[in-house]
Amino acid sequence: MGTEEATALLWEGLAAPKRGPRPTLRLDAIAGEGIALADAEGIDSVTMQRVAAALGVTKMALYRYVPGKNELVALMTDIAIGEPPRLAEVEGGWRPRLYAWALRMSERFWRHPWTLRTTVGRRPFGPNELGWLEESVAALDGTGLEGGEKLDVAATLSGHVRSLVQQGVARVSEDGIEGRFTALVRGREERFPALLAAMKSAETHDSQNKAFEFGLERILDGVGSLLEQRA
Amino acid sequence: MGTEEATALLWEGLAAPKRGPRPTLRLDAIAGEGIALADAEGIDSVTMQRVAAALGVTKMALYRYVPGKNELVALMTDIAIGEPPRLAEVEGGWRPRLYAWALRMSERFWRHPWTLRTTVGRRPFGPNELGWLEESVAALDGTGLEGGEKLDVAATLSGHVRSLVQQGVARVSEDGIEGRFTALVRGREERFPALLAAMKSAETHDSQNKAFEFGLERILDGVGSLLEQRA
DNA sequence: GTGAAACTGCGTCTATCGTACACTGTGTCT
DNA sequence: AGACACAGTGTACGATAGACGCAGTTTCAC
Repeated sequence: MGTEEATALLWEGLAAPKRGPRPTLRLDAIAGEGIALADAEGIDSVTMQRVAAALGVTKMALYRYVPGKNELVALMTDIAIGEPPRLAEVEGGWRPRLYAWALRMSERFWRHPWTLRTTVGRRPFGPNELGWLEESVAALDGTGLEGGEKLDVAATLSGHVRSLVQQGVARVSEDGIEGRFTALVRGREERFPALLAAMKSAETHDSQNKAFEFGLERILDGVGSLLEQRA
Repeated sequence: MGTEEATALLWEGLAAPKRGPRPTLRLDAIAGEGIALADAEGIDSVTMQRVAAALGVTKMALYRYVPGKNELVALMTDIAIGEPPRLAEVEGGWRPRLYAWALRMSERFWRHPWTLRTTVGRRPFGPNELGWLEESVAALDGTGLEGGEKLDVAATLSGHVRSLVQQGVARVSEDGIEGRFTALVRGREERFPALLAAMKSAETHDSQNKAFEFGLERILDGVGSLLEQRA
């Protein structure tokens, strides 16, 4: 499995050739077309065939730029995630910074929901994905947390963002606000009583943003109470 | 896309035929073989061909039991996740219950890491997956949280479990403790200083369980402090 | 200049995948 | 007994990722 090639492609890019015909394509154009396709029709619609067709080229031409499809998707993913925000400019210490981090991260996921799928499991990390992690860890500098703890907070935060965006995307793509989810519970009230009650009471006020922010505040509260306890 | 068929299969199972030859297979045996295959060689190795071969049958025979591969995977997923724990027996209120919930959930994901992939994005929910959600929401009964808030806490918790298991699985399947992850940061210290420092200080003490529990405690702390604040 | 070398994009081919469909055999109900 | 419903199989199709060889193009060394 070409994880080394993918890593090289993500970090070093494509070595410019010194001889031979001028390349018709550019790596970022290929990735860009793949991203556009994934945004419009989902990640499953991204095939070498279709990406190549969008660029006016045969699919085999792509293999001059990319070792294989996995590597292309990895590249698309890192580009779609984009550069991390510069949190050093955010005033107010760790909490506003982490808050801003989570907000912008969720924004990226919303813009390219398919990255939720392509960033699951073992995979090569690109510079941008690692950069986002760096920023979240750096936001905790000066709090007195140990290194491992910082990583843990970052993981928890990232998990929350992913989870809520995913849930939000699923909810939007349903028919109406309730959707299939509620339909399942209905008629089985005796089996999922707590769930039904919670959804009933949530129907009125629950917007997706509220859900996201609520969990986020809980996590940050938890970090805060640990810090106070140690001070 | 056959989401209705998948839902029917997950919730109602297979209607027993009244005429014709006896079926050679059973639905749970098919799903079980798929699960075994996914556990051993990963979800990508699960093809109709291989599942059928493991059962001593042609691949087309499976379509007498399952509408298609998506539905089979959905079924495998719900079975692999398994029945939710009965948290009502756990003493001590919402906190120990949610703690137990997270622990057992993570155990399930560890046992079948491929379910992390198959439970992403829009999909039909099975009774077990919904049952786990029910249990986590029910654990918050009596806390005074609103319905929407309960759902939010459940989502945050589930996100944490998924995130940390995923990270743990990735870490285990690396070479050694550090793995490719650290290798990337090394030689680029100027680009990821906070990350490098955190990983360095984490090298000594950080076990996967600690990471998981740390984030979990933070989330529960956050919920706790909200409850206290309202009391 | 000129030829060798390097590189491009294309056409062809293969293996594998999910699945549609027709067919034969088998068990049960009328 | 016969009709009917269902079982598993074999064959076929379209789509996929990718290997490989080829012909044309550009640049470098001489």
